[in-house]
Amino acid sequence: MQLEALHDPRDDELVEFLREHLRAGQALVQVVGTCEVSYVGRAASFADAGDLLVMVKPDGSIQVHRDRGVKPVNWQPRTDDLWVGLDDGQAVLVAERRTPEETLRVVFLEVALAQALHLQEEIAFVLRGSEAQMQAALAREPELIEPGLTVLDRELPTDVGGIDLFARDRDGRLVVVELKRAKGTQEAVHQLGRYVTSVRRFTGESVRGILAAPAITKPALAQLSAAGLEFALVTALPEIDEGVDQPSLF
Amino acid sequence: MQLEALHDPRDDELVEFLREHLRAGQALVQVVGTCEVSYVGRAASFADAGDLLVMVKPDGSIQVHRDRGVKPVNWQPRTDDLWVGLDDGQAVLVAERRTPEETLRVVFLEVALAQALHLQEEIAFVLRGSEAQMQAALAREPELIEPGLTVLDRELPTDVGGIDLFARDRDGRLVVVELKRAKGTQEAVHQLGRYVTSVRRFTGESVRGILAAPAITKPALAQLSAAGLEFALVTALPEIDEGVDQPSLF
DNA sequence: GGCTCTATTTCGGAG
DNA sequence: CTCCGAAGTAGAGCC
Repeated sequence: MQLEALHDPRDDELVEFLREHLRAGQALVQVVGTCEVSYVGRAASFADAGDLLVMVKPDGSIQVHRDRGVKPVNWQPRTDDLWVGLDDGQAVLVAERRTPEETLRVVFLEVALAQALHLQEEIAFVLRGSEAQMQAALAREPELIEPGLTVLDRELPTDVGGIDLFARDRDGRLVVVELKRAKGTQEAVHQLGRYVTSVRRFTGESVRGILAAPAITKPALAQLSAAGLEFALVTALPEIDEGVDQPSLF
Repeated sequence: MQLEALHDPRDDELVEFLREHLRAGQALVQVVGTCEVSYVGRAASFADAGDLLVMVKPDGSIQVHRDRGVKPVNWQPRTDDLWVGLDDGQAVLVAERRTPEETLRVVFLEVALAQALHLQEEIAFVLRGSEAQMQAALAREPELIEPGLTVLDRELPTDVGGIDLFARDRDGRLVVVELKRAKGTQEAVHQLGRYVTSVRRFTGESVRGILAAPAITKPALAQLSAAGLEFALVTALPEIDEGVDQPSLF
């Protein structure tokens, strides 16, 4: 972990500092001060002079933060070309990107701080409770959806998209299961409806549709019933039962 | 613009620094160093020891950044309870939130820098090219979608969601227009299809459906045609024509 | 508060 | 590369 900082730099000092640390592509660089920011690309935006924090990461991603909100006021997820220089006596940062073609431009009017940080130790990150994990868990234990359910397939492709879980119930009827890691919405019900219709047409069999989620909105539930579909309560973050319900190895 | 910084602080110094600057709720606080981060709430995650930048804004939003990507590796959009203290000799930050119930916990293992910034001047921000603006523009000039179109309504609610633009064509047929500020996808086609079906059932009239977007994916176009729906090319960011086509005042 | 929808969505994965 | 869909989506607007 190294860091270098520059306080109240002159414009030319700032330019030199930025060039040095951005060139290498190793440092996370921040600039804090009064800036003007403009963006042209997928949309266009302009931010008048104001106090901002500009962060440029070693991978070329840029974000411009104001003093509230988790979302930057301006950003660029990736940069193909980074330019720093003096324009009309002001330090300017221009970040360009192809595909999509877009440009972010920051004019530094009065800078209080510029600093370069090196975050070296990469972090190992694990997430639990994604829809993919939920799907794996339910494929392993379809009983959690309904007793007697047998999973035939996961991510089964149809003409209208992939079915999360395709199964057969205790009575031998085909079942389409749509999973949501959060609250089930009308959108999810429509999705499920499309799959059910598609499978019905393809197989000619009678097909059940189940929306499996930890919760469901009221309108979605109404629509679900109206369409003759069903809801199953499943949790995205099941308690980690320390083998309590697991069959013993002996 | 004021700022205060603390280099290589001891754990107790860090705690004091954080308490002082977070308490006031005026400063944007950053901590850079080796941390462990865990989150439990809508999902659960754990990040092993690694170099991170933690940013707490005056509004209580928190984001934990690694050295790549525009998205934080962990975050909290809002915080109802912020706690800083020593746990087992380590400086710890705990951010809790109700609705949804979630907790972000950062353990500071080895801190290189803690700093507090005051971004005072609020920024004035304007964006051009949003879907809302596109909708307003097309409501004003429906000719851009199709000659002879008359807009009846915007954001017209149906049982399956709001119709962006509801109109009548030169032949008196009802038209449902679905807008996308970017490339039209299969999802947009499904959405349009639902609206058309709903309006057809509700009015008993024959109804056209138009997906208006600056582009469309190939599969979406195929699906659109198959469903008897149409595509209209409109731009989210029209060139600013300096009155060239405007009728003169005289 | 619940619900819906947009977003310069970002990000990752599959074809 | 395109296309699709999930996301701890965030955030705004409406009811």
